[in-house]
Amino acid sequence: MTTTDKLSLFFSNEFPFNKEGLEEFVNTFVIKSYKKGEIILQNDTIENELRFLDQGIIREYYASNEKEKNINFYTNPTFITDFSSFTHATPTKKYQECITDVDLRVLSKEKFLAFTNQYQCGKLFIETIFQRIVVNKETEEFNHFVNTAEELYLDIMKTKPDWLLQIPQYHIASYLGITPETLSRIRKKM
Amino acid sequence: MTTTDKLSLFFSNEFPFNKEGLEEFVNTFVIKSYKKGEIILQNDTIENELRFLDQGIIREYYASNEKEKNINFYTNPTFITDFSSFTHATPTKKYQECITDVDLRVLSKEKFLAFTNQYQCGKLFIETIFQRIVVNKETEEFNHFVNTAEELYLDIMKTKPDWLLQIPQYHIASYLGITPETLSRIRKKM
DNA sequence: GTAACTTCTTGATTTCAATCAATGGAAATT
DNA sequence: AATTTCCATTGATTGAAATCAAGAAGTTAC
Repeated sequence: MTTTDKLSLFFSNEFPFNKEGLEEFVNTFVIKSYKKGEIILQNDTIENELRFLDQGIIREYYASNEKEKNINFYTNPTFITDFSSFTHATPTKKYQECITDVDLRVLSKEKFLAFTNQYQCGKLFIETIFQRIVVNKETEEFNHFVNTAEELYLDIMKTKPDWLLQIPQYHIASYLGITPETLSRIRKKM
Repeated sequence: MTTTDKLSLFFSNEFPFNKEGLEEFVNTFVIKSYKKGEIILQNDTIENELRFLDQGIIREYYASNEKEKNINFYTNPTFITDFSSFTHATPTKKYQECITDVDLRVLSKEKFLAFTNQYQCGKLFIETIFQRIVVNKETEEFNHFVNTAEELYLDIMKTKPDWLLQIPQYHIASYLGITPETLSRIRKKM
């Protein structure tokens, strides 16, 4: 395993900390593989590991008595941890399901805490993550306010075309807050 | 000005840091007063002060071509700063308007940064704030998914009764994502 | 290669909230 | 006190999306 794998690349692109301890950190992650359809995060459980998406597609959703609502899709290498649950040890409200076969790279909370105790950049990572989550959430919230379902779909076509190639339309529809039928009709008149 | 004012109380209740530097910090805030109806935060501007609500009620909302959507109401002493805008110096997407006459206690970013340079708890404050925002946003998001407008209204009655005493119903309706007419009908059949 | 299942599309119908419109009452202004 | 403005309610109508239903096209499994 070299320092050019996706996890290292992610850090050098997204969190260009000084390298102190980083290689050791990255190499402590272990690989977990999942089959299409598997649930990898369950409502009401507590995140006890950092989880990094190495390969595959994941949908993140809320579910409550028969109903579901997709809130995000992960198609690229990134952390998919529920950081609220992870850092506060509170039960998550989300589910995550593999839309394709998936490889994760996983690090136990215990090992992560050992790392943060030793190296400053571990704490900095968590701080930065939370700030980014806030920015993303507010951007999403605002987008859903200004745009209609049709405009949101056009925006996905522009900014996240990979979603449309690999994710079933009924999942996109749920993400947009409409039924598959209305999404089909929106697409028809475009 | 004593250490028992609302801002000090807020910190001792919500952020019980060690007291080092805190009194000096709190006393650096200056009072700003606003009249009912005044806009105190404008879309596309950058937060350059910390703003603490001392007295009065504020509504926070998005606005875009004639349309508005309320996203929160502040009725109690708390920070009303857009912390994303404040810490990243990015333009805010929100508006804030005084629903009543309002007193704020305000600290310039410059002075706040001087404080954080000197005292550890300044940084800790910002970190904690961001984590709390994430928790709140996710809770809100989940609530809006599981509950109907009627259930959300019942929840407001239970958990935020002060809202219903002091905030016009059409503002509550906007917060719930419905029209004043449908809120009126919901209330009728309760 | 056929069967079974999944996903998307299309049409017909229903339903719930928005819109339009009017009224009454409360609050604010003079 | 009278006038005006604002706000909540109620009724009638409209409209957009959900639901219901069926079929086509594509995929997967045997």
